[in-house]
Amino acid sequence: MNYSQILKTCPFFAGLSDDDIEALMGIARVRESSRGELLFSDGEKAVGFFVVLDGKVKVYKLSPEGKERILHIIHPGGTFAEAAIFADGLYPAYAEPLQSSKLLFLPKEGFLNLLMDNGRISINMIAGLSKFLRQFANQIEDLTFKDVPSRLARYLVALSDGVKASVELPISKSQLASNLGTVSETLSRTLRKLSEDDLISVSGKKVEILDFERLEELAEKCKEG
Amino acid sequence: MNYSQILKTCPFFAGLSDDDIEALMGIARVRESSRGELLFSDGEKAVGFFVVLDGKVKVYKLSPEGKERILHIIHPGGTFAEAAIFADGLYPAYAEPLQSSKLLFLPKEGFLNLLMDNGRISINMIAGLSKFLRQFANQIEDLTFKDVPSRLARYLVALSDGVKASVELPISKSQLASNLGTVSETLSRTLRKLSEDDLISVSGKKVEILDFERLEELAEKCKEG
DNA sequence: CCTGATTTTTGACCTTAGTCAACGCTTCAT
DNA sequence: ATGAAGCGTTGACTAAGGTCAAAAATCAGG
Repeated sequence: MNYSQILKTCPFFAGLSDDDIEALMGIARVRESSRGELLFSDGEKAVGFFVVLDGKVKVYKLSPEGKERILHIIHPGGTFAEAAIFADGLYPAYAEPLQSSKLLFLPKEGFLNLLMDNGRISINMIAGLSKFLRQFANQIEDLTFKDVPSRLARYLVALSDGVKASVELPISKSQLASNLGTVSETLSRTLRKLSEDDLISVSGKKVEILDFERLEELAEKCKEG
Repeated sequence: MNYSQILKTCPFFAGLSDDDIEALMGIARVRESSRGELLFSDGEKAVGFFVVLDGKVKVYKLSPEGKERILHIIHPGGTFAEAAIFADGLYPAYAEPLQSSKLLFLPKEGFLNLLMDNGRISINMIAGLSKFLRQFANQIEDLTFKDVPSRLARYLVALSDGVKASVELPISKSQLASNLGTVSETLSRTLRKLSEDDLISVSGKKVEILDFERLEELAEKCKEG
C-alpha cells in the first residue's frame, strides 16, 4: 500500500508536490502501535513527530494525582507533537493510542533540514500550528465563559456538522468528559439533563439531536447569560 | 532611530541575517497607537500581524455580555496575530494597547512571499508558534487542575524569575484577574489570603515574596492534592 | 487640593460542578 | 458460570469561586 497517497490527503501536507512528498517519505518511518502503548511522556526529549495514518491517539496531561486531562484526540490525517521539536525540544504531554493505530514517524533532524529549503512545507506547518492555536484559544475561552452544558452542546453541534440529526460519539464518555474539561459524573448528569429538556436523546454512543435550534442557542450561551 | 536594531532583539526574528531583516523592514510599516484604540476585532479579516516595539498590548476575547478574558499581554519584542494570517484569515480576538504603544505592522501578502523563500524566517516563526501553543496548553492544564491560589502563585513565581524577592505587577489587578481566568473580587481575596498566610505582602502593585519555598509549593499543587 | 472617575476591597449570598461512595451493566478470561 | 475489571449512572455532600452591591482607596485633571 502507498503511504504517499495518504499523506497527500492530510491537511498538514496539503498542496505539496510529488517531489516534496517523496522527500518526506524518504525520512519517515512507519510505526504500528496498539491501544494503551505509551508513545511518549511529558517532559521526554522530542526526537520527532507523528502523523496518524489509521486509528486514534489521545494527547493528554496528567495531574500529580494521576488524573488525566485530554488536550486533543488525533484522528487519521492529523499530526501531533510537531510543536515539540521546536519550542524547547521536549514533548509537552503524554500520547497513547486509543486503539491499535498506524503512525508515521518523522524524525526531527531530517525534518528540520527539509524545512530549511522548502517554503511550501514550512507554510503548511505554520498554518497547522495556527489552527491548533485557534483551537486552544477557543478551549480557554470556553473554560472561562461557558459552563458544562454549553461546552457539551457546542461539541455536539460541531460533531453534527450542522446537519446530521443523529451522531455517534467517536470516543468513550469518560474520554469525552476529560476532553471537555469535566468528569464523567458531571457529563452523565448533563447528558441526562439535556435529554429531559428534549434537546437530545441518548442511547449508548448514539446521540439524536431533537432540537437543533435550541442546542445551538445553548452552545452560544455564556455563564449567567 | 533604527527599527532594525529593535527587530534583531526580538525572539521572533532571532538569528536572522542583516539581509533578512532588511527584507522584513522593506515590507513593514510603523504604527503608533494609543491606549484603548482598537487595533482589530474578533472575526475581522486579517491583513497582517504586529510586532510591539514599545508599550503593551492586550489580546482578548469578549463574552456576549461584554466581559473580557485576556488571552495574552504582549510586551515589547513580542508579536501578535501572526497565527491569524494563516488559520482562516480572520483575527481570532480583539487587540488594543494598554498604553500608548509603537507597533510594527507586517502585511500578510508581503510576509507570505518572504516566507516562501526564506527557511530561516519560517523556522523562527514555527518555533514562536510552538511556544505559544505550549503556553496555551499550560493554561488549559492550569484551568482544569489548579485553583486560583495556585495559578496566582505560579504567576508570581514566574514573574520573580525564581530570584527577586520583590516584584512589581506589570498590569492592573483586574487585568491580571482576567488573565488568570478569574475576576477581580476573587483575585483580591486570594491576594489577601496569601498575605495572611505570610507567603507574600502586597502594597499596591508591589508584591514582596516572603516565603519562596512555600509559594513554589503552592504553585505546583493541584486541586485536592 | 478638590472632585469625579476608576480601581480595589469587602461582605453576603448562591450556583456550579467536583468528590466520594455505591451500584448496575458489559465484557472477558479462567 | 463466576469473578474481576471497566465504564456509566445516580445520590448526597461540599467547597471554590462567581454575582451583586456598596464602601474604600487610588488616580488624574482642573
